[in-house]
Amino acid sequence: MPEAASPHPSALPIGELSRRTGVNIETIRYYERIKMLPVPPRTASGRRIYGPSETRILSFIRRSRELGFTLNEIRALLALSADGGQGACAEVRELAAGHLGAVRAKITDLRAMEHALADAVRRCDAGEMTGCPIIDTLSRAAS
Amino acid sequence: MPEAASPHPSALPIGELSRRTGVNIETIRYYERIKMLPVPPRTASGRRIYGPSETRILSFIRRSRELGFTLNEIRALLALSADGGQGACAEVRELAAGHLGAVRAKITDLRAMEHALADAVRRCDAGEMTGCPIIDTLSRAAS
DNA sequence: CTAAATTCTGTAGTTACTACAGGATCAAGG
DNA sequence: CCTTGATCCTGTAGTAACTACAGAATTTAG
Repeated sequence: MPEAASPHPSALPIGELSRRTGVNIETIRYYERIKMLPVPPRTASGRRIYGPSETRILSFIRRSRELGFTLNEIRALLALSADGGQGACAEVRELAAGHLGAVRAKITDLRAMEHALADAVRRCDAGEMTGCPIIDTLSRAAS
Repeated sequence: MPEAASPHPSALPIGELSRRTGVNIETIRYYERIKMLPVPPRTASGRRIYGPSETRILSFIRRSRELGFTLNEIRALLALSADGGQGACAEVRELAAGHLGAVRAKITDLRAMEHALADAVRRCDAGEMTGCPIIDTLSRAAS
């Protein structure tokens, strides 16, 4: 017998996990430090070994971050998904619905910004040369 | 003659400036530290005294922040508005137009988030009880 | 066997603030 | 004149969510 095959079929080093999930290596270690990820086993030399479960959790975190959840919200979502009980789904729904509201509010804000900016640029293009119209816009008191 | 009137008609202490501009006192001092605001004169006892010019600059900063400009972008805008030359307005226009593009991109992103979240919540309400549909959505790979 | 790639730990930087702690000073009332 | 409460001062440290090293060890490929 030459050497033992890898002890687990789908054991990944941190670089592979990073490639598969699209999460930066430093970020993975950071997530471990702040307990977003479980502490993984290590090789004899101290390197982290990940399995499919970590891949799933990390993908979940990434997707949730893309949808704008904070790490704390994701922590709550993870706890709920681990729980899996009857009430969990309803609670998850509440978190998601609340977040949806926040997203919609942000879109409204950004649209107001969009209009103010577009307006300023338009006035600039129209050649209103009493000073700079954009500077003037920005100098006015807030909404 | 009793006492001299205030040396300048519109000299404000930091608290007044904060009230008028809606910018938090600690933030004003922070802006001074990072050179977003000029170093103001002080009273004999060391308190900052502000005039109308600082009020204008600070309002400008606040409004610009509300429109989503970063402090570095605002620094550029301030330099341009101080310059005031012919080319300045065109440069300001470029900054604003670029920022407008970024805002529009962000709105597009958020709308995608909105749809994904609304969809997840809707599926949850529809009672698709193969696990939690929201958790499932979040577990899927990113767009 | 060597050189390149990967991983490790630990620390510090980023952005834009906010939150103290521990003093000093100011304005008003008694 | 003295006290009380409001305001102000400096300086440091914390927040969110990462990113970017430095310097060492280990693994893998040729």
